[in-house]
Amino acid sequence: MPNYARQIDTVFHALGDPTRRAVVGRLSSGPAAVSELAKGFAMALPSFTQHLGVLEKCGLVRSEKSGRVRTYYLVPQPLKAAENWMVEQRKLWERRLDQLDNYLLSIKE
Amino acid sequence: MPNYARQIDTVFHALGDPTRRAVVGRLSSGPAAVSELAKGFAMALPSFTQHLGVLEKCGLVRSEKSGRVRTYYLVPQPLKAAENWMVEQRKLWERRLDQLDNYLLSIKE
DNA sequence: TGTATAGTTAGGTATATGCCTAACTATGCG
DNA sequence: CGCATAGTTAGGCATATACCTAACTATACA
Repeated sequence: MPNYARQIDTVFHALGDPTRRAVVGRLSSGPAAVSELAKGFAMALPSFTQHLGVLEKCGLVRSEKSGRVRTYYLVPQPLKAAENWMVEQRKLWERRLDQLDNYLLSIKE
Repeated sequence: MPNYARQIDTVFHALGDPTRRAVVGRLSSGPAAVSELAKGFAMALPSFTQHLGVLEKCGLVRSEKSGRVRTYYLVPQPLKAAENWMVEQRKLWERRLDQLDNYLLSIKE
């Protein structure tokens, strides 16, 4: 399997969890610190930071630590790559339906 | 968590596996039977059908059995829903960057 | 220097996942 | 009928995941 495909795997896997999808949603509107992100999740902090680790490992986010505050921010490229994969599938599917339509039209004559 | 969000979870989870993503890719260009789909995967059939089960459970595919052949086909709606989620995130992110650009421009004056 | 705050590390548990083999059922067909 | 084919069911195993608590380190700040 090529590398970009492996990245897409890990991205989809990361997004397949409600906590992590919510974090991505939050980061879409701007960077935030760990404790700020953790607010609103009924989860122990170590569990939460594990999710952040998953997101960072797959490249969807990055973080920088300044003092004792670690700030996370979104990296759009992996999200875009996954989106592209989906768009590609849809194109194929739509083309197929067009073909089917044409076929159905042709036998109607 | 609303229901549509739970569906998106399971869809992303399903797509986070290379075998299953390949199956979706295959089905994008038309329906196929189990054994046809299983070709090219170095995996025992029960393991493979388990993947099909995951895809079917999250709504990405459906199947019908005629005689002893079960044929799978793609259901585009869940894929589209997941795609929409991503597009939405990207929009937010892009708007944020626009805001940032405007801000940077404004302080430049 | 002492205390609060932000996050990390270590270690544990329950459940889910991805795979397997063996054995089964159901259909097609000569 | 008898045999091949298509898929299903049962059960097992190793690893990964998602959570936890307790204890730690590092920074801020009075």
